[in-house]
Amino acid sequence: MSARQVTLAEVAKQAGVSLATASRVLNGSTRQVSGDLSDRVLRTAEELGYVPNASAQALARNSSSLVGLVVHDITDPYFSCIAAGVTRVAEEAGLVVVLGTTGRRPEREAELLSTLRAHRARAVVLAGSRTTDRAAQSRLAAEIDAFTEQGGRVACVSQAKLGTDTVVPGNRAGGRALARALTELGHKKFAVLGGPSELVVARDRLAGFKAGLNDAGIAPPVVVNGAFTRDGGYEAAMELLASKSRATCVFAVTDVMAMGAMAALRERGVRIPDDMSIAGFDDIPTLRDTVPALSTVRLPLEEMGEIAAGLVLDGGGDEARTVRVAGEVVLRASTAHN
Amino acid sequence: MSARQVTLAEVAKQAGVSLATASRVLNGSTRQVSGDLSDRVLRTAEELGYVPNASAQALARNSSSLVGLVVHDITDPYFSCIAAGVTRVAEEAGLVVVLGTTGRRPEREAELLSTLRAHRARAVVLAGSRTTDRAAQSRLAAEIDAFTEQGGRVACVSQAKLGTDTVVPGNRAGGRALARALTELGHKKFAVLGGPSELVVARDRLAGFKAGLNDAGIAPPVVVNGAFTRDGGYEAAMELLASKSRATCVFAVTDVMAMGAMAALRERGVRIPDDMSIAGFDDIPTLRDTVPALSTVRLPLEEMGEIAAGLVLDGGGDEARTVRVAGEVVLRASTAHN
DNA sequence: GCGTGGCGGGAAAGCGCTTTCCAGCGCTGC
DNA sequence: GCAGCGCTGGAAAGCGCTTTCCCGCCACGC
Repeated sequence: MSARQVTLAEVAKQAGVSLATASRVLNGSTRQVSGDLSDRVLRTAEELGYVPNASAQALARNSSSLVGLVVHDITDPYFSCIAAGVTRVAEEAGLVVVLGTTGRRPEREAELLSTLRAHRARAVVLAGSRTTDRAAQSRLAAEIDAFTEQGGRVACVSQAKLGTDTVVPGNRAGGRALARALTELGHKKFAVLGGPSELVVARDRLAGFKAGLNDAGIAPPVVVNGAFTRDGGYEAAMELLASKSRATCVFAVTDVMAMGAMAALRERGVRIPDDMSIAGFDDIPTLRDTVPALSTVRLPLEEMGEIAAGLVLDGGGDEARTVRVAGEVVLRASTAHN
Repeated sequence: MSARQVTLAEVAKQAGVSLATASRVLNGSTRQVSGDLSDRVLRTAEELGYVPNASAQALARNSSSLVGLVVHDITDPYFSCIAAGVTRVAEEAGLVVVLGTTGRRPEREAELLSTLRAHRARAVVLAGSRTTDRAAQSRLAAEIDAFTEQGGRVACVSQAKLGTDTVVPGNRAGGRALARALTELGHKKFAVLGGPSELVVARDRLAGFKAGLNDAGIAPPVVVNGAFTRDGGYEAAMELLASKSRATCVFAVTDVMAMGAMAALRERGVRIPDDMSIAGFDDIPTLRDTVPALSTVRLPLEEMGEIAAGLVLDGGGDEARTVRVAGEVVLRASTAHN
């Protein structure tokens, strides 16, 4: 086993041409190669089953065909949708995506970036949410600098990081619009299941929601914080229930959290939407089919991944670009008139 | 911008040692290096922000730190769970996972494998399902050979491919056990929402299910085939409904299909489980929280990913190993007595 | 005293490519 | 008729690392 790999040199020799010529034929260069030599090379490469050594190419060209993708948790539909968008674009561009997962540990983000830098990835999209953790942020910023310094591009999804391309969803606007829509249903008392307080995404959505309530002259909501996960939503909802809040409508800052919250409500015999309306944010596909279907703010997640990948792969200018994508309020069966 | 990357040579020079010494210090070799030299190298590496060039290392060592992961669709919870398991193990081993998606096109699998081979990935886990498509299969087999030939290891999830390590779920046994459990609920007439007929996974589950019905002396089910997706399940269910079948219980060979099917049933006013019981297969996490919760055969998906990654990374012998994981029938609210 | 080993350090030969530079050659233009 | 040009092919110099080999040094043992 372990028969050595066919090298360019072997192909060249077999075809009776120089290394340079073989290289030019097999990996499009600006230079022309005459038809018959070219044919011969192509044919022997085929016969020998030649596959170029990507590491060697990367080394010689000083650039690789790797694109990094950093997410917190690939099982979270929010991230897997974005991942699908990113991989689609990357694969179309003939690139290969390397997936890094942080498990929501802020320091992992910087570590992964460093690894990606070691691999001379040509670009990376960071889909993890920004935290307000000072230390982790500055370490990350340093890594981002080092990465771009080295010629790589980085784009962030859902977090405005200085100096990088960004696709930012209308978190604040979405939260606000949702609040308005919900107040129009007649609700007067709201609760919010917020994410960890250091997550900027969570804060923005919450801030927008509060602003929306304020627009409608409604009192600020009760806020219960929980982890950005299904279980976080479950626990936050339990806590809310225990607090004897009089809210008739609850906004979970994430669909995934809403899912956990709904489970908690059901478990406690709270009927949705009869006893309590609930809305989320993201519009992850699986929750469109649940009963009741979840009201939410739709974000074009796959498209966001595509945009991010596009930003990071199209060469781009020196200016950091920002693409805003709007969230669209979708009221479904989980919210009722009050 | 694009300040050149710090190289080992620069570190060595700055620290006043030879390239060899620097290399030995920074990338553990069998050779010893005296304490003070070692310190000096470490310190200057730190100061200069040295990060080894992974491509160069791969080239010099003739082995990379890449692990491939091939799935059909990363947004499908089935695959994203497996992916989570694989990445966890890989990252713990200090490796980097490259994610390839086939979009369910059989030929992409071979293409991706070839790309992975170009990158000299040290291993790859194939989570796509095996088809009976002759051409694609033999092309894939050739790529697998080439890959292992070159020293890489490959493991498959859920498909026994000759000569590779495999983790195979008890598809047949699971289907059979499920059939038994459902007949015990009193159902007599069954329908199956099968996957595309060329998918081996789908066929195995179906075959097991039929065997289970047979065990109980029940007539074979009506089978409607559909795509292995939510929409496939939706359409298959619609077709089933249109066929005026008298089935009181339907088995979707995949949870994801069951999800679509439930949506279809609901849309047609069929109450679950009162009018129709439904069960799936896989036990994807999101469907545990739906109403009604889906009866299914639980597969430890993340664990399967971990096992596959483990098989492929632990060196392993020459023998192809097979790890069987059992499915466990979990009856929930979507199935009722009849 | 000198030969033997063992050990830490460095020089240098690759790893498989890309790309620059040069050589040769057939043309064109004056 | 010849300088000059454009074009194709090849030799060879890297790319940044690992690893083999060799050398000098020291501690021993006889």
